[in-house]
Amino acid sequence: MFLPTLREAPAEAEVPSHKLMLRAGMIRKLASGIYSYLPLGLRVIRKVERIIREEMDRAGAQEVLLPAIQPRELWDKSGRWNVYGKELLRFKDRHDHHYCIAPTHEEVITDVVRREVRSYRQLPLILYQIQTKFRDEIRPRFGIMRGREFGMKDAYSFDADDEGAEKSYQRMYEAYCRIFKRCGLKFKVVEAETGPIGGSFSHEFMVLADTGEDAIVSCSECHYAANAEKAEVTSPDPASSLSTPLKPLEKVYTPEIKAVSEVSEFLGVFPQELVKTLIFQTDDGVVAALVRGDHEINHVKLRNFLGSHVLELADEQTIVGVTGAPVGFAGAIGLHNIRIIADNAIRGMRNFVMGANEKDFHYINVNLDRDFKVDSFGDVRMITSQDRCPKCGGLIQFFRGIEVGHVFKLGTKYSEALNATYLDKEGKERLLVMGCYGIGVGRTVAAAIEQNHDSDGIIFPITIAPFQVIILPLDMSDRMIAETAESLYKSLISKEIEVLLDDRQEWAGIKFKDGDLIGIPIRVTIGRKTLDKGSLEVTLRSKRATHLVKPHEAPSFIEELIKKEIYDQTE
RNA sequence: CGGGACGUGGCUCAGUCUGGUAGAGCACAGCGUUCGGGACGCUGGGGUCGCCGGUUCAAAUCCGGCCGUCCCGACCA
Repeated sequence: MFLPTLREAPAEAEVPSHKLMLRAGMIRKLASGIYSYLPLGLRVIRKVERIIREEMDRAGAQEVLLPAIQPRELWDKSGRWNVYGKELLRFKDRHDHHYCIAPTHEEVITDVVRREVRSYRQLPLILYQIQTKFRDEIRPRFGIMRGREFGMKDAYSFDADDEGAEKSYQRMYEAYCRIFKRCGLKFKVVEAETGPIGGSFSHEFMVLADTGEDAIVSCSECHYAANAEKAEVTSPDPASSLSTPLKPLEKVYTPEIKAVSEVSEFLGVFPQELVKTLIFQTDDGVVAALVRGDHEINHVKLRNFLGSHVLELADEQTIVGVTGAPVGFAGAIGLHNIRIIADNAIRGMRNFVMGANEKDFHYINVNLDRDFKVDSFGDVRMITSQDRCPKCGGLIQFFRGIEVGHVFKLGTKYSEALNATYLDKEGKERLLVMGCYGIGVGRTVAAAIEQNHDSDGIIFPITIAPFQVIILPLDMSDRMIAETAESLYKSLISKEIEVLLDDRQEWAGIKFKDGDLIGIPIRVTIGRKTLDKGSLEVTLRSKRATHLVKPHEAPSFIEELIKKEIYDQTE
């Protein structure tokens, strides 16, 4: 088998899954965010795909395969040629026609379905495909966790009405739970933002891991869980300070003091007594956003609140132009001709600190209305651990997660844009109601490794392991050991057990190390020491528990062990 | 796109400051000893020092440009 393992991790790898996949000879990099899968890696990918196919088919979805290269016209119709941005890789063919490499397949699938589906009798319909997609990520990282080219399963549902769409969504949701459970993952389902895909609501399937790119929150009391950027802040304004009498506004000298931490330290106040003023560039001009010093602005919320496509922190020049001061001294007092948005938490503040729009100066004892006016208040900040659950008021907990699946209820966004309709019972023309459901296949593998490894290597859940069993004959030059290994290999194969025989002329230590590294769940060690006593060793990678077994009993013992492992994992 | 770091044999890295014969460990090939947790000995092969240009008697080393990779940030399924 072509299985080039590495003793040391290449310098480019940062997180455990990336390092281990390289070291275990699963993948190799071709360019930034673009990887080749070697035999071992491909086997794991195929395992995950098989589970996905089984569960999709069971849920009544049918597999198709759609083009990866798509003409611009299709993307113009949905309006996404312009909206999608630089992530969409575009190019021209020899006739100068524009094409893109599909980052997702809503357009084509809707196009296929609208041509073929005429009647409500053909509904509901769920189609899915597993294929390579391309998104020209700003910063690919963590190996195949955030690659540019990546394997993805995407499913699309078409229903006659909202009620039907709801059922399809539910069905996919349940299939997803089964898929990730079968892959041996510990995951959470959270409410999420819909992003450029669009739609009315969505859930993300998050694999819990410290190295996850997403922050998620969940309630300690009820079932509420959400992506941190989605999580609503409903905490009441701390009204206590509102009874404090207003003090007179005062300008203080704060040389070279800019960051919130510097200002609060310099003035001897808490960060929550400061107000940060952030200047943003939007679709229609520059906007100022105010949040409390210890809070963080939530870009998604602010963008939604403003209804703007573009939302970027303004560059230094713009800030100087608008505030008249260098970055770090912006404030709301004296800001004219620009919209001022404030987070709800600002309402409850009295006598706070704010930039003076003048180099090296801040105001203290600033107060709303008296000193400046806010155009509108809203929930535009990130939730914190001090906030309460928006559903039940319980305590909020934070986790890190890797997004492996995302389900969206799309509604009629694409059917409207591409005119995908059917005739109902009354013969009236109506829009198809859609949903879309993605799973990152490679990312699921990376997440599984992120969640299941130790200092020696990967510990694959048996359902997605490249092989279920690895046989290690410690000395291939020993006739009896070699023969015992060969015959065990054959009898396991005949039981349709996936087994790898390490028949290399290598040191025992190397075989053990490689075996641990590539993470095969069950190891059979055949060596002089125990063979002389008439037995083999069967070891579980996960628990390091060893059983001594007679050679002729080994095949059925292993078969039972595999069944038990699969059962334990999916119970 | 902004900030930072890096690019020397397949891998990990030294050498660059202070210009003067291109190195180590691992890996690889051969022979021998060996064979239960990354052995040992001997021998050997392998490098346009990322690319282009400049300075110099002389450049891996100094200067300029470009390319690539990684990290942090902005952004994003």
